[in-house]
Amino acid sequence: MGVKDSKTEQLIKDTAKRLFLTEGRMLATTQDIADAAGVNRTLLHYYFRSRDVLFDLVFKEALRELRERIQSVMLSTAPFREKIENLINVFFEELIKSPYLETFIVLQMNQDPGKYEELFRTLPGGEQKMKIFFKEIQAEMDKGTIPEMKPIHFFMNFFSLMAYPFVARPIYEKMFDLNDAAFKKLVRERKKVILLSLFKNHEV
Amino acid sequence: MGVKDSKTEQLIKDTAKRLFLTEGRMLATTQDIADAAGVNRTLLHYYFRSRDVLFDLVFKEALRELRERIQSVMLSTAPFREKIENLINVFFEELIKSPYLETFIVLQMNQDPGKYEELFRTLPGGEQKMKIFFKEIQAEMDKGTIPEMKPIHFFMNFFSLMAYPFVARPIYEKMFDLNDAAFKKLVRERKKVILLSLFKNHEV
DNA sequence: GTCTATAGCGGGATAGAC
DNA sequence: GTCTATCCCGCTATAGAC
Repeated sequence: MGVKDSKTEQLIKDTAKRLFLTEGRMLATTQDIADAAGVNRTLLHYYFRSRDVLFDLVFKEALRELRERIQSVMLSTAPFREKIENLINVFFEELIKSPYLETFIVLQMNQDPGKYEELFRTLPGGEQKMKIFFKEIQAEMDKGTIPEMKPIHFFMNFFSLMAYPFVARPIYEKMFDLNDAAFKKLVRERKKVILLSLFKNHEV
Repeated sequence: MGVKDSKTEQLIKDTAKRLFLTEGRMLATTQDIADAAGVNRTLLHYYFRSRDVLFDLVFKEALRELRERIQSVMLSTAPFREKIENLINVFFEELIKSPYLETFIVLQMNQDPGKYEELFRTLPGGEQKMKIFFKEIQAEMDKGTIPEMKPIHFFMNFFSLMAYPFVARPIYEKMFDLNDAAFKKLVRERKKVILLSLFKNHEV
């Protein structure tokens, strides 16, 4: 493969990524993608064999990146509260880059939960890592900085507070008559709000 | 229309509802629905003209019911904390009946935000009603029972904590190796957890 | 590596017999 | 009101020329 080849291949992949993850056009056809990339539709098949393969590729790549960034923060040695702040920053950063990634994940997993299970199933050694994070959560409860609950509930709370506004974005936009700028402003504010809501010490 | 007619019509609608909302088969074809109902596929067109019409009918009905139940609690005269408890109960009751309703809403709104806007846009007089609820939230902050934030953030927090676990269900099931019973148990526990997380007085 | 042409299928929808 | 037969379209995918 020469330089020119891989350039076209990359162009198609990037375009697909943009349509799927940034613009939320999850049902974009091969023709849509080819048009947006300005190439002949057959090239999509030439490089990726089928729409499914391209689709999975984009999805898995984005998901792997998000997971790795989150995991690396989750397993860092930072103090608990700082770790939570870092997780919020990473999550929001990724979700602002790919506003539809979260919706995309939810959709895919609901459509065919078996297909991507290896992406979520605890990795070798991962279970141990999750336990370490859960132990940290428990330690915070013992210190009294967060309310008493099973660590898994704290975990669910955390991700619910971060992720839901992104998947429910169009609903909130209608409900409260928000434009793009207003929504983004809310999202920025939420970084503090989430901290405020997770910790018992209600000061920021 | 005789009795027999409307019986078939109802059967098709109920089956579609079951596939779409209970089993999460949101991409079920007209053939799938007809097969599941045990009727000829043409009857679906006979009664509902097109798949789209049937689809919208099911979606709008379910959504209207959920919205009405939530609104009636939200605007009741119950004390704030009791009102929140009632909202949690109503929401969970509906979501356990139709586990995919929330995912369905999110998906539809992301797919085509304009199509269903009248279902979310503030109704005539609705804006006023929302303002009343927001005033109640503000009053609670003044009393010091919930942390200080814009009411809209409290609102988002509340619905995030309730709704996200339902849309992310397949993810959590993989991630923590949960079976159906284990997930349902977690959801039941969350009623208390959500209360615990919303209010400053961290006792239940 | 890129194009044109075409095959093939799955799905929605309708006509018309019963 | 219910069925069979058929049409039509959009989309994926591939063969084969350049």
